[in-house]
Amino acid sequence: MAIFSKTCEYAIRAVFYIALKTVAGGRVGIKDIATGIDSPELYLAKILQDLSRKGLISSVKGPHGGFFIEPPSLSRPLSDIVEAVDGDSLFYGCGLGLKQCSEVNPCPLHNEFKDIRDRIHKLLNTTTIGEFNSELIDGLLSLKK
Amino acid sequence: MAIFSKTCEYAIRAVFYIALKTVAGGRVGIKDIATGIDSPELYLAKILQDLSRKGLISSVKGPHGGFFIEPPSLSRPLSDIVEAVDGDSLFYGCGLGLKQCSEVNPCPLHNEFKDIRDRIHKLLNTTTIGEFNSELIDGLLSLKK
DNA sequence: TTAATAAAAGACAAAAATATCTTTTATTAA
DNA sequence: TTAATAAAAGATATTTTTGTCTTTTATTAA
Ligand code: FES
Ligand code: FES
Repeated sequence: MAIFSKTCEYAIRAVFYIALKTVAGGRVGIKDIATGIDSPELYLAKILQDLSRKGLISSVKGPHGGFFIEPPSLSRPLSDIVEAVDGDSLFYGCGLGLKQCSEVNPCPLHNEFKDIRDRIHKLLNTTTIGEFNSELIDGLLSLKK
Repeated sequence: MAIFSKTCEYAIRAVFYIALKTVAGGRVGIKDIATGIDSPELYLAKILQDLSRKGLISSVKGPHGGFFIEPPSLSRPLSDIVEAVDGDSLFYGCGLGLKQCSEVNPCPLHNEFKDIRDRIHKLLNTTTIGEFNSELIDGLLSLKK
């Protein structure tokens, strides 16, 4: 098991890719994105439709259409994507699956797990969609399998 | 998405429960365990069969039979359970799902994620199956939903 | 206005995870 | 040795996740 669902992994990588192409000027088609992040095109299309409905990314149909990200969204945190796709159990849920994480009725891992969970939350809260654009352009970071 | 699969959550809670009952003296039946950790009995049976085959827990059939844990296994780390059930991608895999986590071709989250991942690994490596027995007996910790 | 383009939407399919049911095997106690 | 007990094993079912295919809608350029 990975930390994120496959859907969420695709979503994050795709949003990074769209951000990159947006600042490089212009819109980017689903085929281009799917190739750029090594994901199944039609599945990714569904994911992006969802993110689009939720306002995280934007799109226009027709010739020269495609996906892009509004400038303000470039500074939204990754946690917005994760929450939209995987929900918030990673941020607030009990590591051992108890109905709810609680200080008064904690599971054995509660104290240690809480710290780790908060750390994950903090990482995703303080990392923005647009912040890796230059490293991605320079090829210092990868979005491909 | 939670950190562990449901199967793994059940597995960990069940192993804690069996450890508890083992030190309290004796074997514990699947019905008792399922009730004790709030899990579907027959599904849990499958999980425990697997853990038993892998040597993490033991069992005997027949009257007064049930599950128990060999004393040496009480000091095995939780990571053994997690690895047996969910594999090791949580410990070594790329957070964004790249084929493999790499220093030379890292994903955008690599540096931060690596630390978190190592922290999870360390927690599970240094936490043993038997170490919560007294708190569980005292009711300070919970295994029930 | 028409043809081409590209995303949206809806239906469907395959695979994996989760859960249940039934039969078999091992063990114990009477 | 027999009957009762309890886990193991095997088969099946359900749900969720992941993935694909087809049709529709919006947009643009000619
Ligand atoms: S109760 Fe399990 S993490 Fe808080
Ligand atoms: S490359 Fe993604 S976590 Fe290391």
